[in-house]
Amino acid sequence: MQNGKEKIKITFPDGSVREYPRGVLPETIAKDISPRLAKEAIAAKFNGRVIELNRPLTEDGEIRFLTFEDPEGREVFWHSSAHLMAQAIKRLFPGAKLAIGPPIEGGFYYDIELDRPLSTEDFEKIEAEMARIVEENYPVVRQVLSREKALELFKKLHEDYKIELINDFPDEQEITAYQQGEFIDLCRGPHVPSTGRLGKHFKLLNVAGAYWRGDEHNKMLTRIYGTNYPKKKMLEEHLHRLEEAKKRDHRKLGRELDLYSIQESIGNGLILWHPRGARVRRVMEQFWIEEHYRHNYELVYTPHVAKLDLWERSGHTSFYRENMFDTMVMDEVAYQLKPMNCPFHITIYKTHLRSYRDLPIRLAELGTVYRYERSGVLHGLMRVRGFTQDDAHIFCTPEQLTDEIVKVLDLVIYVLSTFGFKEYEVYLSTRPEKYVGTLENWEAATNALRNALEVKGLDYEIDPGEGVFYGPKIDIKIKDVLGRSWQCSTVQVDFNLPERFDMEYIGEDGRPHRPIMIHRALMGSLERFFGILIEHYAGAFPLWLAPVQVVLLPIADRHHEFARQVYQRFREAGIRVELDDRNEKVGYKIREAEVKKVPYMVVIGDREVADGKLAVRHKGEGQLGNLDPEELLQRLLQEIANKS
RNA sequence: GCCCACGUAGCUCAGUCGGUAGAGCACAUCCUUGGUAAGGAUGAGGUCACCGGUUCAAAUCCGGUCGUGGGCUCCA
Repeated sequence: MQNGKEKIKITFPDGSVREYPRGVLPETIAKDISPRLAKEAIAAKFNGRVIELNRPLTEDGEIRFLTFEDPEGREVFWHSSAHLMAQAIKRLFPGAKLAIGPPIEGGFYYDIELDRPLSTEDFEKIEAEMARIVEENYPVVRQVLSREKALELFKKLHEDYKIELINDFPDEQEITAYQQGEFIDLCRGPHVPSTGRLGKHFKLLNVAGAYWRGDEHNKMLTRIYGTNYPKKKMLEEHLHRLEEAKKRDHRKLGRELDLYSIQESIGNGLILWHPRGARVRRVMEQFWIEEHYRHNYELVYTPHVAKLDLWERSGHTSFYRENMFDTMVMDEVAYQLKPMNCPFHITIYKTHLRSYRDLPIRLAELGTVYRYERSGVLHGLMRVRGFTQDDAHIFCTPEQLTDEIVKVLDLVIYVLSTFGFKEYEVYLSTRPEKYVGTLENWEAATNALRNALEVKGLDYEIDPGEGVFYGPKIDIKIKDVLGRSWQCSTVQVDFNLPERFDMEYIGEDGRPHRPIMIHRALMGSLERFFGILIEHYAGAFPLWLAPVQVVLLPIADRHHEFARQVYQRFREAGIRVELDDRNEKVGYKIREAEVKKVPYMVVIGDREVADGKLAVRHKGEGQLGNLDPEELLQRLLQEIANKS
C-alpha cells in the first residue's frame, strides 16, 4: 500500500513539501512545524480557502496558517467570539433568538431578539458566562446539514431568523452549522477549534438597536458589540484607542476650544461657527479660493433658494425629494431651499452661447446647501442639515475629459495633503443597474476616470455598480491619525444634467454639441472637513490653521505696555495674536494657553522689557529661548507660509 | 423616522425612600504684581429641557413633545 491513497502532499508557503496521512488535521501539521505556531494559529488557509484547524485534509494542497496577525485570522477569531457571546446570552436568556453575528472592524457583534432591553449592567453577567464557556473549552464542531435537517433543527430551537436565512439560501448552497457544547448555530464558519482558544481578553462594548436585515420595516433587534484579543495588552490598547478617539471627539473639543456650537433654539443639524472656529474656516476658505484661481477656476456666488421649477427640471424633485426641505410658496410661486449648487452653475453656463474654444469652463463655489437628514443620523459637524460644499462643475468636451479629471485629482491631492492627509483610499464606482445615458458614454467616462487614475499612479479599487445613476465617479477617502477613513473628495461624471438642461457648445464643425459635466468636491463639506481636522489634530491645529497662533503673557502690569506694542505689531503683520493681560500668575496663563492648544506662548517680564526680547515657548517644543520680536515674527510668517 | 439610554448652573457632574437644589471648574468683585500647566477671599448663577398628569407635596413617579448619545446589512 503506497501513497496516493494513504498520504497527501502538503506544500508550505516557503515552498517545502511534506507528506502526511490522508485525513490529517491542520492543527497536527501546525504542531509538527512548531509548538508556537500551533498555539498561535487560529485557522488555516488551504488551497485558497479558509478552514478550521480541526477539519481533516483529504487532498494535496498548499497550506498557510492564519494567526491573529492575518486579517482573515482575526475575522475567524472575532466570528468565533460572536458565537461565544451568543452562547452565553442563550444561557442567560433562554428565549433569545439569534439573527446574525459577524466579525467587524475591531471586533464583532450579534443581533439578537430579546424579550427585554439589555443594559450595560447585563454585560458583566454575560462576560462571566463567556469566561465560563472558555474555561469549559468545548470543541467547535462543524456539521454539514441537509436543508430538511437544518430546518428541522432550527425549528426545534425556535430560531426563526435562522429559518428565514435557510429558506433564502440558493439551492446549491452547502448548509453548515457549528456546535460548541449545548450551543449550535447556523454558520458558514470557519471557527477556532475550541472555545478555550478564545481566551479571556474580551469585552462587550455597547448595545444598540438594529433592524433585521437593516430594513426599518422589520423588527428591531438588539445588537451587542464586543471585542476580543488574544493578549491582554492588545485589548488594553484597543480600549485605549477608543478612549483616545473619545478625547478627540470634535463635539467635545468644539465646545472646549469654543469653535462652534449647535443650539436647540437654532435647530438641529445647523451649525453656529464661533469666532475661533470661524477663523479656521476663513483660513480654509482663503486657501481654497487662492488655489482655485491659481488652477484656472472661476468663482461664483448663487442664491440659497430658487424656484421649484429649476429643481423639477434638474430632476431633484423626483430623485432627491426626501432629502429636500419643504417647498415654500411666495406670491403663488413655489421656491425651494437648495440642496445642490449644480443647476445654478449650469444656468450661468447657459447665459451665453459657448464655443468649443471656451471649454473647459470651471465654475467653483463655496455653496451652502440645505438637506433634510433624518434626525437620528445627525452627528456633530459630520452629518448636518446645512453645510457648505467646496463645489465645482467643469463643463468640457469629451476629448478634454481625461485631462480635466487628472487636473482635478492633482488639486485634490494637493489640497488634502496640505491639510495633513497623506494617505488615501481611492474607489472607482461603475455603472449601476439603474442608469441614464448611453452605454458608449458610460464606457468613455469610466475609461476617462480610470485613465486619469492610471496617469496619477493612484492605487484604487473598483466598486462595481456603485456609481450614481447619472455617471461613474471616483471617491477618495482620507485616513486620519487614528487610521480611520473619511470620505471627502468625489469626482463624478454627469451625462444627465447637460441633457436635462439642453446644454450645448458650438464645435469646430459649427454644429451644437453636448458638453460633459464633472461635479467635484475636494473637502466635501467645510463643516465635516473641519470636524475631521479637529479630530485629526486633536484640536492642536498646525500654525497656519490655528485660531490663535500666539498668545502674549505679560507677568505684571508694568509689562503690559511693551506687550501691547508687540501685540499691535503682530496683529498688523497678520498674525492671529491674543494678549492675556488678566490679573493672573504666568503659570496660570500658560496652563490655559496649553489647554486651549495655542502653538506659541510669549512670556514678557522685566528681562524682556529691559532688552526688548520675547521669551518664547512652543506648545510642543517647550521653551525656545529669547528672541527679538522681529525674529519671532519672521519665524512665524515662514512657518505659516509653509503650512506645516 | 425607528430601538435603547440620557437631559440638574456656561462646562463636568452629585442629589438616598417624593418633602421645594449642591460641588468643582468657568464668571464677577476685592486682595495679591507673581518667571513657564491652576495664589487667596467673597459673590453672583438654576421655572431641575418643555408640556400635561398622579399626589397635601414632583428634579424624583406616569404620559407626551423637543433635544442629545449609541446604532439601524461590514448579510449565517
